[in-house]
Amino acid sequence: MIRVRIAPSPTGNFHIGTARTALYNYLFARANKGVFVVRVEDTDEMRSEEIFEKDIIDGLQWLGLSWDEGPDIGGPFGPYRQSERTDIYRKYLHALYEKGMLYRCYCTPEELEKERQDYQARNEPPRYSGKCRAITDADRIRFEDEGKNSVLRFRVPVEELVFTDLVRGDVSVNTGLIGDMVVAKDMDSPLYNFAVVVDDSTMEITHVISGEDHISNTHKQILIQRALGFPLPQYAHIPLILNPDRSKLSKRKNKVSLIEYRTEGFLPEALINCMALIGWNPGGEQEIFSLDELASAFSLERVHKAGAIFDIQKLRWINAQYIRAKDTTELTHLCLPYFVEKGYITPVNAELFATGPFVTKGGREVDFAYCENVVAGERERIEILSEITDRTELFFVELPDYDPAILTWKGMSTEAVHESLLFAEHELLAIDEEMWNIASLEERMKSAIADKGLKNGEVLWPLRVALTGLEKSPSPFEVAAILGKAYTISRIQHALSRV
RNA sequence: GGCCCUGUCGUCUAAUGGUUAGGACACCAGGUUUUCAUCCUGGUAAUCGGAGUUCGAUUCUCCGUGGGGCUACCA
Repeated sequence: MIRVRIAPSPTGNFHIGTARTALYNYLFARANKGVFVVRVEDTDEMRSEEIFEKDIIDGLQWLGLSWDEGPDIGGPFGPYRQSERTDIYRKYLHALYEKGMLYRCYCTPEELEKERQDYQARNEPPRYSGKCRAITDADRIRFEDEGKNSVLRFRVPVEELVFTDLVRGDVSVNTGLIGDMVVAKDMDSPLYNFAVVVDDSTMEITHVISGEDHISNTHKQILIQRALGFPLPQYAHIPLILNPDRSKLSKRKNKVSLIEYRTEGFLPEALINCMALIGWNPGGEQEIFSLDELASAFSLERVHKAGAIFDIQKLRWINAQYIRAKDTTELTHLCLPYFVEKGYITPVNAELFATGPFVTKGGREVDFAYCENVVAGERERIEILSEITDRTELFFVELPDYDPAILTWKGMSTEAVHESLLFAEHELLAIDEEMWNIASLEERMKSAIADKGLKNGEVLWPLRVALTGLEKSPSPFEVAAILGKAYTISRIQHALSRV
C-alpha cells in the first residue's frame, strides 16, 4: 500500500508552495490507490500557532484535497500532530543515545558561530567541528552541575551517501561535509530532521514527495533512518515554484498565502489546475483538467527537474475558464460576499445572507434572482470573483453618476444624442412588461432603429450610457432587462435632463 | 565560498537521433460588435555556448556558462 503525506508547519498561513506539494502527494496517492496523510509539524513551539494549523486545514479542505488520516480525523498511526508525539520521539532518542550514536554538546551559540566563521574564512564548508564528541563523563557531570545547556548531536559517519530520487535519479553527497547535526534540544524536544524520520517510519510512509529545497535534508534523514534501523522510503523531489526573477517563491515578491488567492476570488479548481501544471504535464495539448483527471493522469516520471515561474496571468486565464463554466446560480452564491463587502447589497437579515432578499445601496429591495441576472451579465468579463464589483455598482444605485459628455457616440451633436434618447424612450415605453427580456428588447430596438434609418451606435451607445453611466459595460438590452422597465425609463429621463 | 540540483518561445510546456521544433498564456494585427469582454482568423517569438560520438544532435557524452537551492539548537 502506497502511503504519502503532507507535513506542513503551522508557522504561517498556508503557503502556496506547500499547497502544491500537498497536491502532488494527493495526486500520487489517488493515482496509485494509496493513502494520503496530513501531519502537522509543530515541533517549533515558539513559532507554531493554532490559527495557522486551522488555516492550513481549511485551505486543504477548500482545495478539495481530501485526506485519509490527519490531526482532525485521526487514523491508525496517530497522533498526527508532532507536539503530541513526544513520547514516541523520546523512545527513539533514548535508543540512539544508548547505542552511543548521539552525544551531548555543550557548545554555546557564540562558540558555534565563531567556528562557522573560521571555516568560512578558510573556504571550507561551515559545519560543526565535533569537539564535544570526546567529552568525558566527568566533564559532562560537571557541565550539568554548572547548569550548562546541552543539545543532542548525531555522530555523522563519513562516507559517500547516495540515494535514488524518483525525479532526479541518483543524488550523492559526501557526508563529511555535513558535520554532526543537532537532532534534538533535549529528550523531549526533537528537531525537524529527527521527528520527520521517526514519523515517516512509524506512519509507514512509502514515498516522500517534497520540494527540491529538501534535497540536502534527505541525506541527513537517511543517516538517522539507518541508525534507527528503519527501512528507507522512496524519495521524489519536485521542482520549486519561482518568482518572476527565478528565485524561490517568496512573500517579498509574490502573494504566497493561499488565503490571499481565495480572498481575491480565485477558484480552487483553477488553483489546482494551475499548480499541477507547474512542474508536471501529462503530455498532449489539454489545458483544463479537473482534480480527478489530474489524479488519473499523474505520474512522478513526468515531473520536471527544473523550477518554474508561477505565472499569475495564466492562472487568471484558467480561473476565467472555470468561472465561465460554472452554473450561474452557484457563481452568484460565490459572488454575493463581494457585493455585500462593497456595500452594494445588505441582507435584510443575517440568516438570509445566502438567499436574499437584500436591500441595495440605493434603498431598493432585490432578490437573489436579481443578483443572479447581474452576475450572468458580467461573467464573461471577469477573471477573478472580486472583479464582479468592478462594473456592477450601477445595478444597486438609484441613478448612476457620470459625466454627460460620454453619452455622445462618435462625434454626434448634442441634439442628436437628445433625439436618440427620446427615440429610445419612446420605443421602450411601447414594449409590454411581459416582453421585457433581452431577446425581445434587442429585436424590437434594432428593428426600430433600422426602420428609422439610423445606425445602431447612434441610439444604442447613448442608451447604454444612460442606463449604466459607463463607457464599457454589457449591452443596453442586458442592462435594461435586469433593471426592469420603470428603472430603465427613469434613467433615460435622467440622461435627457442632463444632455 | 562549499556542496547539491538544474537550462526548449517573455512564461508554462510538447516532441524526436532525421519535424516547417507543436500547444497554451501573454503580446501584436484583423474580423464580429453600440462599448468593453467573449468569440473567430492570422502573426511575432525558443532548443544557453563549445567540443565529442554520429551519415545526421535540440535530443547522447564531456567541458564551460547561466539560474536556483541548501549551508540553524526553523521547518
